[in-house]
Amino acid sequence: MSDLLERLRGRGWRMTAQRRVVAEVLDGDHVHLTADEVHAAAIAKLPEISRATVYNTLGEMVTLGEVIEVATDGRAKRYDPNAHRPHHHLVCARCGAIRDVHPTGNPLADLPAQERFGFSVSEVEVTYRGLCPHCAAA
Amino acid sequence: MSDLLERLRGRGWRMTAQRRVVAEVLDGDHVHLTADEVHAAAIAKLPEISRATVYNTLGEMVTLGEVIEVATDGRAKRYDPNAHRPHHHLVCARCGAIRDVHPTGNPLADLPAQERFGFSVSEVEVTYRGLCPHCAAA
DNA sequence: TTAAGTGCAAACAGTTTGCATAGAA
DNA sequence: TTCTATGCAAACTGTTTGCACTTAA
Repeated sequence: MSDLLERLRGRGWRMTAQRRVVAEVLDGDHVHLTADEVHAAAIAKLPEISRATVYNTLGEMVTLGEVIEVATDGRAKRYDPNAHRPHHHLVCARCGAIRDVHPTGNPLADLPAQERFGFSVSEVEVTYRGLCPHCAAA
Repeated sequence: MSDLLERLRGRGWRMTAQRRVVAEVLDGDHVHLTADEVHAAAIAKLPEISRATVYNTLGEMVTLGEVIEVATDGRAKRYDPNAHRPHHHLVCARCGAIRDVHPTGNPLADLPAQERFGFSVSEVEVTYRGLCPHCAAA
């Protein structure tokens, strides 16, 4: 637990009440909050934290490579603290729920050389779309 | 050529000068323009076309399923007219160039049942990231 | 002590919407 | 003729930035 916070500390990142709260809010598995949701949750622990600080802090965590930005097509970006275990996303087309899933093979292998258009490919991002059990039942 | 326009006509879509121009601008392979780029190109052919109309028209094409919205993490959404041949995207991490690539197997098969969290998965979206030949050389 | 982080508010980009007018069918 | 699409401008959402103040190290 609070793995994200540990990682940030370990990198000698200057720690403040605001940064600690953002890291705590964002930590965990299957966490994919928007900046605004992070802000709302952070306010519960530290009422005077500002939106700008939340945005700045999230941006820095992304730059540090400790948090991943997930563009889910919806309006706002989501932030995923699970940056060190490679994984893909399973998204509910109706309610937007997201779960982390782990690749079985090496998806890079699925792109044959003649399909690479001369690119040097280093990363693959996979999003599975469907209905979550709850929405499928409704 | 002008395949998109044909498809839209074939669906009995009410045709106007503006809609035709948007369809013409967006048509082709490896086309992934932002709404603003579509607007700029449309203005060259029809100076009085408004931004709102371009946004509305693109939105309708997406609803009709004739155009795909691509969220490339950058700021603005991109629009892809190649809606009927399933394909994935190869994105240059530096300049944002996008190419269409075609899947080799059935990527849905890569997600074992125990990883589905009860979702009924119907679609997969794959984005390969790397450097295009031009950026790799620079 | 001092460089770095914070809050505020204002600026910004991308997108959507309300309403009167124009135009396709 | 009639119903839908258009243009304009204003509203909106998500995000970034400039600047004076505060604070961790």
